[in-house]
Amino acid sequence: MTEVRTRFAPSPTGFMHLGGVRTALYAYLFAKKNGGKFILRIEDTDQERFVEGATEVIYDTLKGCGMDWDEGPDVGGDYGPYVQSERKHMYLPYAQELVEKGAAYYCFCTKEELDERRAAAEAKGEVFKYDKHCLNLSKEEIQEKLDAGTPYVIRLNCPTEGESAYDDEVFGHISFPNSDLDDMVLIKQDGMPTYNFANVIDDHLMGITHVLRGMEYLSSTPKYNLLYKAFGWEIPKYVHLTTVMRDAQHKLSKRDGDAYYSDFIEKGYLKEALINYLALVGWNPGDDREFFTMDELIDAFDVKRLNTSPGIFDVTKLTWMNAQYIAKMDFDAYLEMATPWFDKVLAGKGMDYKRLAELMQSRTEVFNRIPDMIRFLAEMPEFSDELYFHKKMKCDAQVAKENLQLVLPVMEGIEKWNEQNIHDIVMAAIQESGKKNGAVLWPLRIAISGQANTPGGAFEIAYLLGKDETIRRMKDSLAKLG
RNA sequence: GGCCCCGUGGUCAAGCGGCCUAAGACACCGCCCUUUCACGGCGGUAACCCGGGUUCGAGUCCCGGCGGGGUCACCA
Repeated sequence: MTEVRTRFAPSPTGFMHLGGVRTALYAYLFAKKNGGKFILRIEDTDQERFVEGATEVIYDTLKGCGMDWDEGPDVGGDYGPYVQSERKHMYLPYAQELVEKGAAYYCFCTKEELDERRAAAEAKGEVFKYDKHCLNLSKEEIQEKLDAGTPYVIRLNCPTEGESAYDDEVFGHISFPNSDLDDMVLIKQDGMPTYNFANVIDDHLMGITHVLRGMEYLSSTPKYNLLYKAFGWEIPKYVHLTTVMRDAQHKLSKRDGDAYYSDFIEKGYLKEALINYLALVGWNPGDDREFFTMDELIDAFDVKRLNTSPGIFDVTKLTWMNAQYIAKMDFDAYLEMATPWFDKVLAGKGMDYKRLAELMQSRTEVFNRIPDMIRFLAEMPEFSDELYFHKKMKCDAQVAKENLQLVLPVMEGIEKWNEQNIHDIVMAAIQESGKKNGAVLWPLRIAISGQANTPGGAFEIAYLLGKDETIRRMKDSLAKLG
């Protein structure tokens, strides 16, 4: 059996679309699962869209996620170059070979003529298809035009009758009427190959055995196969992947600002969580497992379990999964990642970040939500007395006032301001007063945090705030209660 | 519009003719734990697009309709 070789062939646009990351992931998983090679090829033939540093974005994303390629522009390989712009000169001879074989032909129709005819067809509500006009040119006529330097393109001569069919690894048997096939351009007027042509040549030359790509290629695949057949090359296996959607009607798009890998990383999603979640949109292991390391994914991956219906990218579920990953992170790693987010609102406050991180880790869903969660530590928020009301804690503004007056002197008397002391001393005072824990602790927490939900209880918050700030806030809140 | 693909709860998704009075996860709701929230535990609401077949029996097979997506470039 020949070695399995898959490839990921992105255009360097400067951004990695999540759909692309998933395609790369599946291609990587498939290759590794089968002990094969994963190849990276940069398709940068579109010089107009060239973006500085764009290939680095691709490298960084793939590497960051743990998808190491066996062959590629930077690591080399036996089938290079792996950058399409460096392969420019390779394609024309192949197209000429096809012309000699009668599978392709020169076409001298100008773009203007074609546009006109296309417009006319559309006006009549018809689908425009090239009419093979130049196929009928005699050898002499062709040579004459060639000699005269008339601009030309090379087109594939597609059959017009019968049907083309192939078996996709995920969609199964797919057939198309040949009458729908248009004689696609292989070589453009500038001598450069079209994307589709270059793709076939490159894939063959690089020994790609399995082509994993988006399902938008489902209907152009018959033309690809025609090329392989004309050359007498072996047709690779096709694994067409469903589209990742934003909702039932729309693909994930850059316009919505949530289509790129980097968007999520910047917000504070962990790449492991992103990869894990992405793997599950359109694929499942066949059992109830949901959490996978890259190695586990490789082990579990099976093309047979790829879905045929498109999946919606559910940020809510991704967020849940991200929170799970964060909760299981190594504490020091969490502290390091969280620190810049703590700094956004607490820089220079001398806050105990370690303790804060301990309290925050199990509550962090996405890192960018941290500032809003801890802003109250930097500045006392405005709040209404109604916050003191809590039925279960048997508390309201009046009770709050009484109980705050009770604990204020107790807290002022605490010498060593650490959590244990605050806890022990305040609890003892509550015990002595005969009051309910909740009736005292609930208003205490409100009085020093100004909000109903906080990452931690009254003692933790009081400790983080420090004695001076805690007392100051208690007095202010008490004053407000009149 | 032609052609192609797809159609199980709000979302992901199991199901491959009887084990389905349809799993699991997210979300949502309730309860428990708890000085709040979160975590955790327990429970609940919620689906086979519609219509015809085939069959003793259909979510599962076939046909049609409807709905959604894709594709019809000298773009990649």
